[in-house]
Amino acid sequence: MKKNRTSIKDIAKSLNVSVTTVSFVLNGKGKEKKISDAVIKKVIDYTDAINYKPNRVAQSLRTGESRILVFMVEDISNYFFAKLARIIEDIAYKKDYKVLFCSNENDDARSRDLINLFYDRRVDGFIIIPSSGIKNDIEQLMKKNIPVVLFDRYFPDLETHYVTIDNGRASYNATQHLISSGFKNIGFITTDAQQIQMLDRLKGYNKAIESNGFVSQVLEISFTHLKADKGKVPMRDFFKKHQDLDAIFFATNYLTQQGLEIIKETKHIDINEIGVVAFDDNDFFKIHTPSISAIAQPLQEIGEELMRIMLDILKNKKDTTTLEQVVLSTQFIERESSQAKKTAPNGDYSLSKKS
Amino acid sequence: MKKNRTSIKDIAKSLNVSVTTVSFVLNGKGKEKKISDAVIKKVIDYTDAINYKPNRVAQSLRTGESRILVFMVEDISNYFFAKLARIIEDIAYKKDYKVLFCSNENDDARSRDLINLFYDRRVDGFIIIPSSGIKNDIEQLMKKNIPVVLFDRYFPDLETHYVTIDNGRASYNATQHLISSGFKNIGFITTDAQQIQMLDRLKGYNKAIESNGFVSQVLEISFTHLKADKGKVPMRDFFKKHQDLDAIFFATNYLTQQGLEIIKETKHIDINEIGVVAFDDNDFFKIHTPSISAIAQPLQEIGEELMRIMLDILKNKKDTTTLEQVVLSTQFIERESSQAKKTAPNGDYSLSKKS
DNA sequence: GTGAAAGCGCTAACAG
DNA sequence: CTGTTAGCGCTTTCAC
Repeated sequence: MKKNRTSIKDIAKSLNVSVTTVSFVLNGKGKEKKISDAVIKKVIDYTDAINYKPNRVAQSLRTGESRILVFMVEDISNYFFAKLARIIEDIAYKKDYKVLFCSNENDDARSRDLINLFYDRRVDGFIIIPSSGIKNDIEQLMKKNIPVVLFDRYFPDLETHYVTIDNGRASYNATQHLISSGFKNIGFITTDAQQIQMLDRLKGYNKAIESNGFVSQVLEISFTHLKADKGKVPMRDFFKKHQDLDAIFFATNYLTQQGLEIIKETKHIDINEIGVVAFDDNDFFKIHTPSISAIAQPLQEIGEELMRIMLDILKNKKDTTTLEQVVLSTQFIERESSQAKKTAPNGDYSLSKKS
Repeated sequence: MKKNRTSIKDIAKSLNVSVTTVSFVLNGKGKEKKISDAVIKKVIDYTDAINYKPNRVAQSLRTGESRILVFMVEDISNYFFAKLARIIEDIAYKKDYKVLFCSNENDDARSRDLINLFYDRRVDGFIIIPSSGIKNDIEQLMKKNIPVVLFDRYFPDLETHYVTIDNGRASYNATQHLISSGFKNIGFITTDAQQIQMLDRLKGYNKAIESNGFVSQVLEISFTHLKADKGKVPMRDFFKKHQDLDAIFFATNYLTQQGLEIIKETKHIDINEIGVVAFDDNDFFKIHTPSISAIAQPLQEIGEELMRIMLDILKNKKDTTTLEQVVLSTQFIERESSQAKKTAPNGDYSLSKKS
């Protein structure tokens, strides 16, 4: 970029002091270094006047700090991640950190590339939603003493800082809620990703189903399908095969969206008759007809916790900070889609009339 | 960060060559500088073996290039911007550029802060959706010879590169479409922002309304309201005051969302009877009941054009590149909400029965 | 109280 | 063909 921006040397020259003096003053170490008030004032006034800004790149090179954090998610255009990105961005900027967002598409190779790339840039820390195969890379980062906080999921056998939610309980409660609304044949639609958060959600569902003596009906859509935007194919088959389903639980947000699209275009399913619950809330769920019940993650809180932990590690980098593993509670937002329906889907049991 | 990463000097020492040689080879200038194949191979093999990665910060300091671009939008958690961010990210990474995303909240002070901040970091270029009062700052950047491409809106009296869409025509066509579906009392809901894209949309609407001899019914919601999340108040009032409206045209995405929420909760409005058209598409519009007709911006194309122009400027930085001002076409996606309704809202005219 | 100078890791002009 | 060296702009130790 332009060479002609004024440097600390120019300032020193103009002011007839040394660069050291200027540097000390600029870094607020004037008093500490016993620089005279007069000189301090002179420097401050001058730099203010010419609106001098130190070259951050040079600072980074010298100090080894970039004040840049990386926030790596599956897909930044996903509602949930975008909202969270915004929250993290706001907190970071207040603390004079910049945030680089990137999408790993839940792909190991891409995740690895991105991590290396940013490592080369000497970013100060990583907030990562890890794809399943990068445990090793995360471990490497930590060994190199680079702050890492995981989110949404974690590796049970790796000692990392993380923030997550009570997936199992949330899932159990939502299923239980469907059951108490009178639904008996509840399908669970999830992905085949063997990641802790999805497994926990499945467990929660199964627990509720089993403890009520019902039959578990699970569809695991492969990630390969999902990525090729073919997630709808297996879902359509599933709905066709299991016409006796009276409710559906979508395990994550993009599944809900695709599922709702399919339901809308499928003749034998009436969205007003079938029970629906979604993991992850969305602004559009309350506008949907019927409005969609959802498990809402505490976005603000998640963002705050992630940044709190990150800033903490950054501050105490010398000491081994105690491991922070935070599990936050979700909130079930009951809307129309999960309430008891007026007509019994199968006609073979009675329903409490709520809706 | 860690000091113990191997540097180019270490490599030179280990290999008994000079740093220059290593640097040339690493930068692919081996052939050009006539370094022997044997040495080239030796260097490449060694650096591969130890997985050496140059320190990008030092590179930046030296070359004055950061290979970082900034993409500044109103709000990164907004569906439209998030989608676009994703597309730009993908293109940039392929060209070995990183992208910093940030939200300016359509606020001048914040925009200014962000621009300065990134300017200090020597980012290589800016893609900006400008808030209305930062014309000056954009001008400053350009004077400093920093690549800037504007998007979504621009300053008519400032010679900048930009990518935008045919707001006026899109708006005219959508209004015309409502009219040919039999709607006669079409409200237009927009913001009070005096930005070219919003003004053009308003103009398009007015032109269609007037040329059909109808009455223009416009609600301009102040940005102050919108920011305080109070946008719904004036909208509710508007709907109450204008109960004769038979259709509504929302001028931008968050207005649509808020509007749909209000319609859903307002007794005297039946979403199945009123005509609705939205500027900006959303995945949820096709799931909505009724599905919502929308003007879709060509996201992929916009992202590609923005990056094409940016990379172009970056390449030809010495020469004054010719001004690139691209206007892309939108696509009107006709869904249920804008089709003629079975029952005439006012009962005083007949409708063609389409739906 | 202040200044000189080393050096972070890299690039590239210049010298041989 | 390869090596020496001068910076890029900043921080910080050490000396005066």
